[in-house]
Amino acid sequence: MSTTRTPSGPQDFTREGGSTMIGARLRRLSERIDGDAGRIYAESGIAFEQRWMAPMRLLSLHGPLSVREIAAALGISHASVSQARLSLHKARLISWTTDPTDARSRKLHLTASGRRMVERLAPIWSALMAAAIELDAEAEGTVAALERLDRALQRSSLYDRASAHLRRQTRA
Amino acid sequence: MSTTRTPSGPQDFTREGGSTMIGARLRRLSERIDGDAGRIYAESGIAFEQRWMAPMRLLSLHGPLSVREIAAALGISHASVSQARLSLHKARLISWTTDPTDARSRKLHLTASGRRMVERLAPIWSALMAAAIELDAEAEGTVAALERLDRALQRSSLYDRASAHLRRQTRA
DNA sequence: GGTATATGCGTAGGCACCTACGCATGTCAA
DNA sequence: TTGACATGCGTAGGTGCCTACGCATATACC
Repeated sequence: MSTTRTPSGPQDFTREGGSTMIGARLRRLSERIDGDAGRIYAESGIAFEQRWMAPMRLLSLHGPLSVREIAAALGISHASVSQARLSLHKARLISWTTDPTDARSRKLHLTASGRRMVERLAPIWSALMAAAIELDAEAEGTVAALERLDRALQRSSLYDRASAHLRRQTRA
Repeated sequence: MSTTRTPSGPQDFTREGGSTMIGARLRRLSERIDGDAGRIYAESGIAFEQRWMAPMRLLSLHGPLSVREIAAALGISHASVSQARLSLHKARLISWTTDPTDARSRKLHLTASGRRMVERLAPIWSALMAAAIELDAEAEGTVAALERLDRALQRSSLYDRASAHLRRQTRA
């Protein structure tokens, strides 16, 4: 490090800045974890996108499911599921049929190849699960902390909170 | 919700899947927080990218700084800083000079317009900071939990942990 | 039956980062 | 001085989501 090193240090600076501090750290940790998982697949010689894991697991346990159902189960937007659907289809891991009760809806299911992939990935997923549990324990409750954050945001979003503070400032 | 609702429920499913469970939640929370912050700027009629906040604050406190120094201070890649630099420049918020002691390096600084923007945004940043602190308290230690996770990952990455579990499986 | 509203989901563009690669410059050792 | 290695950073492509928009279909109500 050069002599022009910031006085507060790299970690200390991310401690400042409010929402950036939380949002940025969340994102960076997420990128790190996604990257690590991706490396496990790559090392095993398997062309696999990390974002495929949750929908594939869900379909193997509970399929067939519609885009909306998958989105709801995973807590993500239907648009994300729709986009993942295309890449999963291209990889021949899923296919779909039109829902006979609703022409707007499609029921996604694993292909035979998709089911084989799920079986092939079972040891890797099991290892990733074990690693995550170990990590959670070592970090003393990451998942619980994220749930508490989630609930706090549901009670009142960062937007609502910041808006309230801004109004208070305006009035002071 | 339709009758084909997954038996384990949306929140329950993200509880499964190991690294996905942590990585995906981190990302989603990060998106939510970034989105909320973006809304505050937009509502104030200010065209501002959330990713500009940290570098601009840093430059206002400690500038001028090189791409590498900013990256180190913020804990992100130089490539990210380099990319943000272009958009910040386009918005006339920063400019740079070549470092006289190292021809490869450029020293970024806020423009006059950038300094005015920092002043203009001070109340918003202050509100976002207050909101984040409130959120952290209400969620009972988000930042502390993220730090513990960060340290746990530094001790041993998810990749290393999962690899070890895979080797254990292979031997069992 | 007709109209207004709700719902499912595809598509486009965007976000804030990442890694990989490569060029230019700086440093160090022989 | 020269060659090997390190460092700064630009560029490209990619990640896994997001929101906005819009079309088609379903539902509710009069």
